[in-house]
Amino acid sequence: MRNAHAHTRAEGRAARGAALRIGEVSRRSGVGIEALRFYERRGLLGRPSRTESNYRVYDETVLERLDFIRRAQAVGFTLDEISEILAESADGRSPCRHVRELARRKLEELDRRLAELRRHRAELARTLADWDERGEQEGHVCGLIEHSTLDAPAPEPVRPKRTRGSK
Amino acid sequence: MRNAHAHTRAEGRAARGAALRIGEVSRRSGVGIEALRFYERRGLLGRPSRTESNYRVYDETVLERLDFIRRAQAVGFTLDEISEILAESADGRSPCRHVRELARRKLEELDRRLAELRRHRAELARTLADWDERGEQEGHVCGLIEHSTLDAPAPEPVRPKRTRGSK
DNA sequence: CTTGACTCTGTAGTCGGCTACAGGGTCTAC
DNA sequence: GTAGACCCTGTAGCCGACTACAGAGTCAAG
Repeated sequence: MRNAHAHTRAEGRAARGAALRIGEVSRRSGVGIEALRFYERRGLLGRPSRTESNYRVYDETVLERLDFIRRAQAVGFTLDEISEILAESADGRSPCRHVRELARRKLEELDRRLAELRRHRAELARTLADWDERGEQEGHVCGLIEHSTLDAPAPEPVRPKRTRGSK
Repeated sequence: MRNAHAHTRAEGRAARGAALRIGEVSRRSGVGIEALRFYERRGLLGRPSRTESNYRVYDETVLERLDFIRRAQAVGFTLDEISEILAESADGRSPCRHVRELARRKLEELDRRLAELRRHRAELARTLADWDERGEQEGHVCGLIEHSTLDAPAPEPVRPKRTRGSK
């Protein structure tokens, strides 16, 4: 009734009681099965109980937890940070202070990252404009970047530094 | 004379003529030795000539090229894109049209990325503020993300999508 | 003739967040 | 009794841009 072709044996049992198996959790949360197992390994989901045949059995609170994970990711926390937070709160300790601290640092990082991106955007836009003016001659890469206009690219080794984003 | 403790046999030969060896290129460009070899494998530097003992020998134009690479990276091109551009221009073909196209797309991508980051920043800032108001009680992760305030985190699998940046 | 700075090749590891197998077992509807 | 949907474990691969190392050769100065 919920999803047309999702009425195997699964649905009857798990309609809206408690026991969910991994596939259902995946369907309901949008998190892939492999990702769920991966989260478990990473300590983000604890160990779910098992059926006799060793299938994972979740209760519905896992959906909230996954939601939390997604939201936390969306604002830029890494899985490691998230699992730290979750571990702390599972311990009874309030992760407040810690989380707050993390969040503040994240915010700063985000600001730095934003500033950087804005700079890049500006540079790129300028290059393109610049380039619409003069023709297509000159410079073996037609002036894309190579004549000045731009600031010196700093002698540091340009490292990746991934910043997480939803999507 | 240029750098205090950089006056091994190296410097004498390469003071400001032509033949540079990899270590000097690295020092002068700020690009690590391993990175230089890596670029070569990736087709960004062509194959330099060699001494009898098989040492790479560069001439000074490599420094410009490295500069170009860095600038291109800084505005968001990947190494693959850069090597494509370089290959084209080495071929005599002007990579203009292509580069322009790439640049336009990069710009769009950058804009998307910026918008995304701004959203994240806003969310995070809101969460923090929100959270300064009410006390430290409630919600097992003290309300960090889990109660509403924020928009739904979309059911898509949150994928990395790295965007390059200098630093 | 040794020391030590430099170079070479080739392979493997890093980060983060997954995804994709391979090679099984389980369960149930037909 | 069998097809096929589901589940298990464990390992390997992916992206991007490097970095790190092992094990060897080269070269000039003391």
